[in-house]
Amino acid sequence: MKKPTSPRSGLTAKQFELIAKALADPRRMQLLEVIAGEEECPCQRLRQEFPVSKATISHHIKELVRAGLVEAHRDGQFLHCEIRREVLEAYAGELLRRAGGTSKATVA
Amino acid sequence: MKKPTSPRSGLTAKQFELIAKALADPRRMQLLEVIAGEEECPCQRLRQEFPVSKATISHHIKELVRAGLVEAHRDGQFLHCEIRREVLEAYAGELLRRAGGTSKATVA
DNA sequence: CCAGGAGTTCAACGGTTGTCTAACTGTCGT
DNA sequence: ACGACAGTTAGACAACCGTTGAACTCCTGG
Repeated sequence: MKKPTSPRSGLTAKQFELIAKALADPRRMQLLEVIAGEEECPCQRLRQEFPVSKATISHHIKELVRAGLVEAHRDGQFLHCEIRREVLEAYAGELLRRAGGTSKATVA
Repeated sequence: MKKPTSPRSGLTAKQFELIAKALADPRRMQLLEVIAGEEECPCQRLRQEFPVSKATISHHIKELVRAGLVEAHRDGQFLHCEIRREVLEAYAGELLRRAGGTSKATVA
C-alpha cells in the first residue's frame, strides 16, 4: 500500500508533505508571495528584493518547483517563475479536510 | 515596525510562521489528524497510535499548542487535546490570501 | 571569439529539530 | 504511604536544512 490517505484533492501524500515543508521556511514563503504577486516573475527580481545570494534563491526555487507550487520556464538566460494557485488551493483544501473534522471546509 | 504583514485573519506573522513549521513535520501532522478525529483526545491514545516515545509526543504537543493549533486541558493525570479548527482555517485563509493573488479564496 | 551576466552545482559550515533515554514531578488506587 | 502510571524536562545525538562562496555552464552582445 503506497497511499494510506486518499488524495481526494489530487495531491499525493508525498506532495502534501513536500508542500508543507516548502511553506515552512519564512524566506521561501516570502519568495512565493513575490512570485504570486506578479505573473511570470523573473528570477532576478527576487534577488533584488531579498538580501540572499543567488545560490540560495536557486535552491529555494528548486524546492518550490519540487513541491509543485511554482512552475519555471526558461527564457534565454532568464528564468521566469509562475505560481500554481490550483496546487496551493488543493493543499489548503486537503489541510482542512484532514484536520477539519466536522467542518465541511470546502475551499475555492 | 513589528507587523509588516497585516494579520487580517487574526493571525500574527509570528503565529503564521509557527503554524507553518508545526505543520511541516509529517509525524506532527499525523498527531494533529488523530487529535482532530476525536473530541478531547487523550494523550495516551496518541502513544498507542504511533511508535514514538512519550517524550516525543509531549514535545510535539507542546509545539502544536505553541502554534495555537491545539488546546490542552489537564484532567487529573491525563492530558486532553482539542483541535482549534478556527486557527487552522485562519491559517489556510491567510495562506491563500498571501499567495492567492487573483483568486478571492475565502475559506470557511 | 570573448567578456560578462544569469542561473546551477558543489562542498562546507552552523543552526535547527526530531528523537531517544533517563531522571523527575504529579496523580490515582489500594 | 507506597507503587504504578501519565506526562514533563534535561541532555545528547543524528539528521536535516538554510546559507554561502567558488567554480561551472549557458546565453547574449559586441
